[in-house]
Amino acid sequence: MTGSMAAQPLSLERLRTACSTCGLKELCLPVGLSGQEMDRLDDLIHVRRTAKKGQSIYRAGEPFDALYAVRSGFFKSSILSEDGRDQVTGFYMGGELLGMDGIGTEQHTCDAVALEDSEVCVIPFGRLEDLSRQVPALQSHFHKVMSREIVRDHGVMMLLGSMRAEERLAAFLVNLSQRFVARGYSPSEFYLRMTREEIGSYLGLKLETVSRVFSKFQDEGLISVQQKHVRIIDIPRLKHLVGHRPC
Amino acid sequence: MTGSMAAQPLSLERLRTACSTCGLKELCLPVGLSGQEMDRLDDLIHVRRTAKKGQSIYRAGEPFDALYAVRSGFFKSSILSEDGRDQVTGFYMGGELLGMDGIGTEQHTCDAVALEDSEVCVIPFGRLEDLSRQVPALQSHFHKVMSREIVRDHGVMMLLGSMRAEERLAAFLVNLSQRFVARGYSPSEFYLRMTREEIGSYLGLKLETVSRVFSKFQDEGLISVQQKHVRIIDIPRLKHLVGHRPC
DNA sequence: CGACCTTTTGAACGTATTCAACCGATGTGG
DNA sequence: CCACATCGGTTGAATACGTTCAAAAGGTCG
Repeated sequence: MTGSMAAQPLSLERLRTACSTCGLKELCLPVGLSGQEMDRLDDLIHVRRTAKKGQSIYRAGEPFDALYAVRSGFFKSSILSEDGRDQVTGFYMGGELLGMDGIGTEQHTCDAVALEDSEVCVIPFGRLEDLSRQVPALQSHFHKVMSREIVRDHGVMMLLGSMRAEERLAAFLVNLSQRFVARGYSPSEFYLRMTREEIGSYLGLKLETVSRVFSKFQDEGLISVQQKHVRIIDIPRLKHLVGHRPC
Repeated sequence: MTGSMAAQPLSLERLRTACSTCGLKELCLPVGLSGQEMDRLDDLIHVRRTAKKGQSIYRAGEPFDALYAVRSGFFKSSILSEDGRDQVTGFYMGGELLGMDGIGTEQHTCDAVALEDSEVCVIPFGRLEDLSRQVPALQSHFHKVMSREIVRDHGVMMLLGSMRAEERLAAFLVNLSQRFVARGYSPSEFYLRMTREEIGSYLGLKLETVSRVFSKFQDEGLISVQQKHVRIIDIPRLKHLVGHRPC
């Protein structure tokens, strides 16, 4: 143990927080940055926040001043309508960015709630804009991230607007599966962090319908499911369900 | 008539295309720019494209290299699923930006089709990124525009995920009305540029349902509608329909 | 262990869809 | 210029899908 390490406790914390040593850097904001550029990004990301299950990172109406990168855990974002119905607009896992809805009005327009004990990196937005003016690769990648959020939303619109219940749930499971693979987890076996009600809200279905479709998929040998534990048995057939009428 | 004007026919064309003289500049990309900054934006926007009714500005799969600002006319964007169903993901009118879905993959992910003879300003995206690195006000506003597109999409998700047919159409009409007002048109009387089928696709309903709800609203004295001509009689009551269960 | 939350499953119901016929508007070619 | 074909819109009746209401079982957490 060297004296220098003991004398600089902050550098340990620094290392712990740094993008350059983060396992998620291939999926997150630093994608495409050189080592030097990543160091500059590190300079603005040195605050992390934790949220226990059920707590929120931000709520609709709060002033916006930062984006949040999911470091660990799982989040949902949702909006509440006047009469109390709420709509889950997305689920977010490691490496994904929360809060881009707030840029336009400088107020958050939805709630970001942890579905399990989680941690996020705080990215002060003003400083991110400053840096992305100096680092084209960062600017470019940030634009791509926002654009992909739009494309993702279009996918959900397609799902909600023109798919039947079974297609919706199949699309949801396939999407989750792909995101887990990208993070080094099994594509075919995972724990759902969200309730049937939250899945239903996201998919425009009631929780009973979600439960029924899960049971149906299980009866048909597509998946095996008990509570939050899902194992996908036949991914190709599940994929085929998406975008194909029952015939 | 001075000699200089006759000698520089291009400057006339230039003037015609310039953001600084465009009636839509308060709604479009130049929002918040100083005169000088706007001139620099003008430097990159000097190509316009026209699309006759039914023609597209871009199609899914084509390489992305520009955004398009609607100068006149009306567009829809839509995605086609594997089995041929298509989903309208948005309608775009004067001052609104098309094509942001293409940034993420450098390919367009949907079709942008003119619903009437229309004109767009071509905004080369690489040059827009260059300029927005030099002009913070432009950078900031562009980020806001993208963010608002995300928020708009969330609104549609809410609509598709948790509203009944009547709420959806009411929300759609109120939204159109507001966008017409912002452009100096009547909030209560307008022509729909899209068919019942396109409205239905956007709202996740069949065209027959859209037609029925139009008729119901008319019977209830909320609106008067014949074909594409709509007059909103009771905007407050229409607004109240949105976000409130039938009770 | 007990209270509460989540999930499952059944039966009745309701909303939007499907299928079908008809009408009106628009546009094209003889 | 009109006849006819086509497209878009309206309306009705039967159907289907997902919802609602209800009950009970299975988990979870203090």
